[in-house]
Amino acid sequence: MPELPEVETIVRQLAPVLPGRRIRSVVVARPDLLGESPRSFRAALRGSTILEVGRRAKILVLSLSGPQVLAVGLGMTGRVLLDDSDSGELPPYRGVSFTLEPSGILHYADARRFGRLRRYSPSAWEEASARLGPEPLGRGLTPAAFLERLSRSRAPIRSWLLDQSRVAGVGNIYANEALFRARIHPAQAAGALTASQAAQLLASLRAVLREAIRAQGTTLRDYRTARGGRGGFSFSLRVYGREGSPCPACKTTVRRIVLSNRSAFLCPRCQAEVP
DNA sequence: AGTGTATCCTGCAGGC
DNA sequence: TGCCTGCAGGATACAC
Repeated sequence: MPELPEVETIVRQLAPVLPGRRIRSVVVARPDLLGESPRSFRAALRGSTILEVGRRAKILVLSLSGPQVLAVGLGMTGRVLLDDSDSGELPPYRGVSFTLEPSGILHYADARRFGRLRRYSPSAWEEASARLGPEPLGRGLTPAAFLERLSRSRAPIRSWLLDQSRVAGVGNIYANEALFRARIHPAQAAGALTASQAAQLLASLRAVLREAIRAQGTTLRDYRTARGGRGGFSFSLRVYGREGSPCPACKTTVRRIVLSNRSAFLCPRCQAEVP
């Protein structure tokens, strides 16, 4: 999906322009995107004002008057698109649209419809958010705290990174890219990482996430920014999706393996497996 | 605790 | 060209 950098890009585009706007009407074209009936969804959101646009993990968080919270998880193919000129043009696979006052239409579109738009009370959202792990770019996640979390698990490190309750916002692209940069094999047990490997992994993870945010995310096929643009980080991927290509560091052929039923990409030379 | 499998969906690339 | 299979940025539930 849209992982942390992709959602962060959307938030940075919307946060300067949405607060203060009011939701005049809501169209639900795809009810299965909601966690409730379209009727109650519309009734609860109509007339409310957007106070703040933020992000938690891979989730776009709209704080609304009421107060209530609208949490948008984009699944694999979700798009959040702002039609700021009121063209009225509908994006492909439009699922839900919010007509705003004084202007603008905010669309949620999703080809595969794995995404969800969920409403929460502020306290219920706090509880849901508390079930997620720390933000990888947050100050609270020190190398020591990261190592401590890792030490409690015997899962392969790539699976560990994808578990949102361990560290929040990392998906398959950036998990693989961070492991390559840190020269750690994806199947290595999380709890077996040395302190130095853990520190290296955290630094690599932060670097790759920051670089991807700077590039406005990674567009492989579906991801778009809130203004319909593509993310440029696809050109900077070193191993993800590059099976059969030479490793950018040593020219060894990049390999694809399957871990927990999902692809992992690695350079077998740079990321030597530890038994 | 962790894995494999299935599920929710659609689109697309590649093989034949 | 057309059909079929496998695969895809995610999350969750289940059995083992």
